[in-house]
Amino acid sequence: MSYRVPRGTFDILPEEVNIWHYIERQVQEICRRYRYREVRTPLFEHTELFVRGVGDTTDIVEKEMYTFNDRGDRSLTLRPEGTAGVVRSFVEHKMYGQSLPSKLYYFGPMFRYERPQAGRNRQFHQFGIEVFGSHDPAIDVEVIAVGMDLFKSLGLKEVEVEINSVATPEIRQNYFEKLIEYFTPYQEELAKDARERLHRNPMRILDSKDPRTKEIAADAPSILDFLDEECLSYFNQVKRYLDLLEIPYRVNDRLVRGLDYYTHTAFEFVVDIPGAQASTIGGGGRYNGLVQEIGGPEMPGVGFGLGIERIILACKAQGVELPIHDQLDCFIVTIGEEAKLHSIQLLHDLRQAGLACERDYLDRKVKGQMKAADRENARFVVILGEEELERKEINVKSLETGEQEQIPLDTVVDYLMKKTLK
RNA sequence: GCGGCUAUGGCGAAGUGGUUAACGCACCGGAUUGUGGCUCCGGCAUUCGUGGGUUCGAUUCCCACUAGUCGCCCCA
Repeated sequence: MSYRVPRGTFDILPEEVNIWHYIERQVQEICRRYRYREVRTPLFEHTELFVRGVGDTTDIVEKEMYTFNDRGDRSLTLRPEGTAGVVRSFVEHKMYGQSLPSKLYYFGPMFRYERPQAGRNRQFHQFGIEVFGSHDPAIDVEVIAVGMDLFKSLGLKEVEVEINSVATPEIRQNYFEKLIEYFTPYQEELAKDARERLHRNPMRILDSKDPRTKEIAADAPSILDFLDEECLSYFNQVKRYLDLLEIPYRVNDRLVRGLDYYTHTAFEFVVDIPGAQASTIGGGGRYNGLVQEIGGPEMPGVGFGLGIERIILACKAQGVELPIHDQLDCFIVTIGEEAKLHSIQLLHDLRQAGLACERDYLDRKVKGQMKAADRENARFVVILGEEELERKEINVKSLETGEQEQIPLDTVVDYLMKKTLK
């Protein structure tokens, strides 16, 4: 075997694809009910879009982007997340001039150069939604509700919502300074990685695993104590609406997301996935400055991105059975050349009638054909040989019950339609 | 980007410094000639991730690379 998929990528094989189709259908149905419309943007964009949109100090931009120059010497990047491209599209097509709020969704592959692990790949898939043009905290809650509805429709249980307010860039900056002030006296006692994070992202120290660092962090100031009146009131309304919808949540004042553009609401969907470290299956929040940053008008936004692979992992871990339909209604077994000739027409007629049908293409003997039918899980086998052709009859056998009956050849389509309830 | 573990047929998995690399599943064929799922029989890796080294000789020892996996960082 000389060729393999590139590291961190994988084929979704036919058996798996059923699961993907099912999830995609649920996504479409939920978005229909909530009135989100799909937008399909390119898999790559100008590098600058992500640098500006995601933030040039984020890990994504600093070390995870698939960036290349095309033959025209333009710097392009495979999209590492969905929001920047959707915002670009929203601005480019001046959708802010249409009726607001503008509610969009996307579904597709994203690319990040990282060490692969369970639930983490270099090409992975996200379903995301974005709402532009509303400051109403009720829309933040609607966004969260869409996510919870998807999990519910898939039968995924025990998904927790963690929520926080990351306020505004000004307040956050002030808070970061206070955090640095708080931690600096303990600098020598902090774990090595925590010390390194002190100036880069002090909030990260808060969830360190080092025991001593934990002790120190326990009394660190909370961002929630720094919220101004407007931020606090906004946050309280979001919580109140979540209560109204009876969506359980946990306030996590240490929740900070990896992208720079968030303001006010930040949230994550978390579920325990045994065997995988990655327990976050989705995250999102409000980004009031992003549209302007990308060159549009002052326009608020809120949205989320969900990791499909992680959702599938979680479903499997919980033993959730996702329904698939690849039923084979009928397999045609033939004996002899004349019967084979006849079966070509019969096969076509059955398929035209809407039945899923198959026959042998490997010149197998009767027994081999029966085995093939059984292996493919056929509900019925019709057997056509010289004797049947002479009598203008055909044998129909149910592989489920083993019962077999002879019926007139020209009634077989109707007969099977009735038997399979098609 | 850093550290640990692993790498044998389509899949799972045993094994040894040296004549023919177990076994299970799957697959193919057969068990008096036109009928599946059970049973029985037969077939199915000139080869043990790739490259190099040690050795008279390596799939088994060493090194590098690649890939997988787990942990860290970070995230979906």
